[in-house]
Amino acid sequence: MADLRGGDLSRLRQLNSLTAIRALRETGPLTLSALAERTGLSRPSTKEVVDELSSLGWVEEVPPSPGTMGRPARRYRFRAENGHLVGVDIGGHNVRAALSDLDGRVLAETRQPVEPDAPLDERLDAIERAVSGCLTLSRRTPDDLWVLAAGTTGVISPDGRISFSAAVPAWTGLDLAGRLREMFPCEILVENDSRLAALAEARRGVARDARDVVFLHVGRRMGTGLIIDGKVHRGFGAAAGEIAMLPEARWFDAPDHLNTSAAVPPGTPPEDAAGHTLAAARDGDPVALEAVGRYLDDLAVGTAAMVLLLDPQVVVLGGGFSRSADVLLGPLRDRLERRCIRTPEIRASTLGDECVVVGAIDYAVEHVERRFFTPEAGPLPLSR
Amino acid sequence: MADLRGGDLSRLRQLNSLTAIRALRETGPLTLSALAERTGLSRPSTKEVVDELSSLGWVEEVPPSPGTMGRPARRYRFRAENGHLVGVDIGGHNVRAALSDLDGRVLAETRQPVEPDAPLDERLDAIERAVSGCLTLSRRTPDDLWVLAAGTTGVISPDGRISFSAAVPAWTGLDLAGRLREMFPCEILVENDSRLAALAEARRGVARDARDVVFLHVGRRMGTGLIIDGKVHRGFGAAAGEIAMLPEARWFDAPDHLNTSAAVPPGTPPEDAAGHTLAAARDGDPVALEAVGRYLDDLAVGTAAMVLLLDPQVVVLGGGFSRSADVLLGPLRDRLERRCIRTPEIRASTLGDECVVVGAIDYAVEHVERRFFTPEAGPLPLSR
DNA sequence: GCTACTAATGAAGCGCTCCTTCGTAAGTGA
DNA sequence: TCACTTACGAAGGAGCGCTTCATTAGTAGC
Repeated sequence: MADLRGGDLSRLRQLNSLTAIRALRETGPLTLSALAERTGLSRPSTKEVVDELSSLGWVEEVPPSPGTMGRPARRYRFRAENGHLVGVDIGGHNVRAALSDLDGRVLAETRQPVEPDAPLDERLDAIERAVSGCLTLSRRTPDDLWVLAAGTTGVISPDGRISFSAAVPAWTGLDLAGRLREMFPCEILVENDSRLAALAEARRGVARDARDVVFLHVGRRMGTGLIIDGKVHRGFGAAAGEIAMLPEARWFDAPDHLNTSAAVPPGTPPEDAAGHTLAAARDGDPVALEAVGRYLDDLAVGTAAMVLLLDPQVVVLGGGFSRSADVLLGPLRDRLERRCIRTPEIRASTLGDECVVVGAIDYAVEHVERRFFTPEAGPLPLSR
Repeated sequence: MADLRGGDLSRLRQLNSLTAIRALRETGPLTLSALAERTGLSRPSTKEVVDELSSLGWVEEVPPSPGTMGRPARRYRFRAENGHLVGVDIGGHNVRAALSDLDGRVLAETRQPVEPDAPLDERLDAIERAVSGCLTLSRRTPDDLWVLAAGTTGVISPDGRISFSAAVPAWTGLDLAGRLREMFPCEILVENDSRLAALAEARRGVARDARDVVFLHVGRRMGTGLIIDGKVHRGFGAAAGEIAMLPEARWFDAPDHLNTSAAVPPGTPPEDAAGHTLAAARDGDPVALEAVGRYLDDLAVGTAAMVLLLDPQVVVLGGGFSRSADVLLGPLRDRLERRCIRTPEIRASTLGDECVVVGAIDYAVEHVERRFFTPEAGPLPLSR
């Protein structure tokens, strides 16, 4: 349970200030009376809280909404522009970055292509270019940044090192957080990309209503992210979700069914092969359909293990193949129903390629919120 | 995140009272000064809080500890005897019950044998006898009970119905909580037995230090309980942990390797067969060792799936076979090491047969604590 | 047995935060 | 222009925690 320390009067004020901020963030601009009702405080107390937050720059008055009966009420809003966050998706072929305000609203976005086999420094350069691009686009400086959250494949230790990377072996052992800290003078977070995608779906995607979510990255590689009790689940060694490593889960080679099917025209580059099979399956090609069936047979095994073990409310299908969700969703559901006690809803991701960047931003937002609500961790930057 | 309501002065006092109670419960009797330091409050405020709690019967003065310099300080303790809790383990062959105080200290214990194929009412009678026995032994009445927590096999819906029971098909659909409510005039909780065992290990067993725990019930049936982020994980439909249902996890038939091995003397009753194999394996019998090896080969598959997916700090081996943990632990660890990225510690349960009862009590304690710390849920019974 | 020392006690006074109450102000609609 | 509605702002009061200080009840040394 929570803290073990008793509270002062000032602690109470702090609590009430945070409650007010949260209410404003969740509901948008509010009048004093509305805010008072929302927080359960009396009007005069609410006023005092708002005045204090206002003088600190956290809150700002906006014009009253016209056309109401009675004296127009003053309205206040949370100043989300008080700080800025950057999310980065460090992928094999692209580095994506997005800059947002404290509400997680994206203000600028960039993409930097990189060769899959590019050396370390080149990839780090691409990160710097992507982030700098966002800053330029939004006319901000690195000093405006509060938090930079980056997502990439592999097992990432709590201090931001990449302790294991199956996809990019050269990254194993890299102190990614350290390198990013050298680039940008703000707090740095690093997390596994599938976990960030899961977070994005749970915060602003198709799983907003769920507290227990399994995110399935289906694509040329398989990955998973778990949201348990509304929080990203990392595990003791930050290695949670690596079920693809288990041969019996039959995930590792599952994409091969799509890549090597007879529905792929000869000469197709390997990264496009699966897409051809999926497209042919959508058109009813029996050969492709059979390949998709075998793919789903394998996919269902590991997925059923996850569902039986965790009993999530929702399974979200994301990643490259989720563009063909119409071909995959129904048959996958059928296969799960045969194996599970309670089959969860299966939904297709709607965030697409932005999933990881947006998840990184949500991760940074969460980090700021944690700082808000545990002020003993130190003050937040303040621009005013 | 927590509540969205602002706080009153009285809310602050409430918070501080709860902080004081928690400190007393965690550390045992404390002097005012010690309590003040522990809670971060000033001495006078602490005094006032303690006086209030004292008048409510939550706290009591104890004789000062002698032999100290200066004026002897008054000491106070939490009155754990203020309320009583009962934990019940409804198993196939036995119904166990234990009665405890609010700190979870067991004051009385009983066991009622039942035939595995006994009809419903007979089993319910056994429950009543077991709990009444505890009350008699500890000279309490049903009115002293605050919470009764029961554990049994199967999937148990949030309202305390048994929605699925593989072990006792006749129980499927039973409104167990309802039946228990008819017997005893207190709050009733029902939960899956493996989950309660997991909780017991995490609270007072071998996994006290861990926030993420996988509990493996190894015995004639397989079961699991998950502790994630310090809390029991139930899943959306309360069906979490049922990985044994998946054929590919190779758990369902795993015990057969032990039951049907050539190391079992002919004519052994089926419930003793596995024990013979395990005992023979401990003595170095190669036939038995091979059977145990095949058992562990199967066990390791599902376990590896859980470990890869959740990356727990500890895996606890409990249930009937865990008496032979010395034969199982090492070889299981070896098999997991071959499959997992990070192999967690594997520990044998030390709570033995009491695991589920004690877990039920811990579950009831948690429930009371939740009520403590969310007083808006309603007042707790008070004896004084 | 007396005195010095130690540490806790209890009462008094202060400041902060929230509450309720009331008269006043600034709009809309007839 | 007037009645009505709704919000504003100031005043007075209560509760809670803090600091301060004289007092009290023990132990240790002579």
